[in-house]
Amino acid sequence: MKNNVKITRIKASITQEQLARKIGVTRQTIGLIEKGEYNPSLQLCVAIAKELNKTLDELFWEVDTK
Amino acid sequence: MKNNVKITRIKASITQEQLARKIGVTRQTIGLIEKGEYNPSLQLCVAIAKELNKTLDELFWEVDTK
DNA sequence: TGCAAATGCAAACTATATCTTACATCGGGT
DNA sequence: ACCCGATGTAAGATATAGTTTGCATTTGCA
Repeated sequence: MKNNVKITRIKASITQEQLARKIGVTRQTIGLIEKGEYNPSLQLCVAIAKELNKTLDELFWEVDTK
Repeated sequence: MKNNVKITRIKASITQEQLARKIGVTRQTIGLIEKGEYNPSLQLCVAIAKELNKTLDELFWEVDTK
């Protein structure tokens, strides 16, 4: 479950905690997703994408094959 | 959690059960996702998208605002 | 160098996605 | 009218996403 969340968040100059707050999850959840250590729900993915002004595909689609 | 899975699956002329089998989930799971009655994991979304030759965005992104 | 914010990590807990089994319904074909 | 494949639905069990708390580590900055 590799993804582009970390890179995108850093480019947006916000912290894990700020992102987590806006979305309504914990900092740990964001941390684990960024590390690819788990498999978030679709709702969460959409929430993250909207907050970072990206689409699902940009953050989560075939990140490996880049 | 509205999405385009049902329409896309029907266009592909396969049944819920066939799709479920290929992905490795139950027919019920597909049924509930199509109805928007729950919130699938990212892995599942990706598996469905690949099986239907679509991307995440095509199946799950801002389906409401169409 | 040293402090403080940001991140990593881990255990125990809660919520919910998904499975299993089972039955009901619906529509098309004969 | 009947059969059968496809779908809807529901209850109980299990796996795992996400929380909470707490502490360790890293990194930027005065």
